[in-house]
Amino acid sequence: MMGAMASLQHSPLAPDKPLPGLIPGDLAWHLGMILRGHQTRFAEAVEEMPCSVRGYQMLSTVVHHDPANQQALGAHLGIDRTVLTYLLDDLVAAGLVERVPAPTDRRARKIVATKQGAALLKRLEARVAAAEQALLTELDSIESAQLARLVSKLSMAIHRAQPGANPCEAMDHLG
Amino acid sequence: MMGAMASLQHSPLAPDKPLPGLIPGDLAWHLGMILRGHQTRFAEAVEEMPCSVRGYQMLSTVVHHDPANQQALGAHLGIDRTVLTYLLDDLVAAGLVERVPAPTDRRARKIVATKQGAALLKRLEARVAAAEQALLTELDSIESAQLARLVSKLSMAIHRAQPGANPCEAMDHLG
DNA sequence: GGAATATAGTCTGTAATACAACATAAGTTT
DNA sequence: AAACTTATGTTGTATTACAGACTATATTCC
Repeated sequence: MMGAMASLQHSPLAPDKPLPGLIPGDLAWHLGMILRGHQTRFAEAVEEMPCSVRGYQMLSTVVHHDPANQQALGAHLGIDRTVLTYLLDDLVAAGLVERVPAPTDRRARKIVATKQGAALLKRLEARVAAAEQALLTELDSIESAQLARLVSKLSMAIHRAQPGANPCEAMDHLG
Repeated sequence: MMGAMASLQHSPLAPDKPLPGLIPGDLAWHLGMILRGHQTRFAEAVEEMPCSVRGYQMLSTVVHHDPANQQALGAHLGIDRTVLTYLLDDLVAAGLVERVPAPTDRRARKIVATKQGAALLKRLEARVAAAEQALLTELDSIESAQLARLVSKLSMAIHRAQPGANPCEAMDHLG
């Protein structure tokens, strides 16, 4: 639709550069653009959820990765522990998760989804998946798969390369 | 390096899912991870620059896209106009850009790089390009090119699809 | 031409947010 | 058991985004 008409004046890049040679810094611009577009749709998809996107991500992480404690959860999502405290307060208040004493370590709390939490997550996952598909609309299925593969591979690599600045650091504690 | 050894316990995904089938919401997680890793390296690369990454992006946009006025600049980068005012104040104070009256519209200011600004940008671009390459280290050159292509294509598509929520809206005024 | 309206930029105040610093309880080491 | 570390929670502070008001200039419509 409306593909290569006109002169692509609005392109942030020189129209027909083959792309491996982006202006330095453009990668961040494109990533930011995609992430912003994604966040917009994502937030809309999960508007029922307290704390919006992060609420969804916390609940999803709890259900799918079963982190051993709050710290592992926060580290996975890059959320500071002091921030996590009040984000979780909201989810608890909404009855979506509970803080239960961790069996192996009485200092720690394990976050578990309630029945309602699991149900809400299941319901929202369909909406989120649809939002992600909508975002990728302009890519064909091969491109989407390629992008998913590359993005996954790269994020793993980044995780391994700089564990300090990186939420995945504590992934080893997960599950 | 260290590829498929062990069980990939730290992976946020089921170890051997073929990736097109991510958990709903994982795309955002991976994108966020990449962007965060990028920002870390990026910020380090441009530490000389006032306002850090955004300072660099503003200066880069001014030089490479020559936006007609502040609004176009801010829209391109997704920066609110009231915020842009004081970010630009910093760049002006550092002698990197100037606000000159726009020739066609006396309400507007055109942002132009000073000699020092252009020189600093040139110097930092090498560092930023190196940082981006370092980020992509784990991808081979074909994969990097693929990623750049897909990311560019997708960000353009997003721009076209939702102009409202999107910084590119005002790209038409640029250049 | 001139009133009404729209737009570019700035300034001010407010609300959200992250984070540092401290506090507490429980595990670990020596 | 004394000293140290870790997991979480609490409080205060600084940053940051953004809404709203304001000025100056453009544009539109009569």
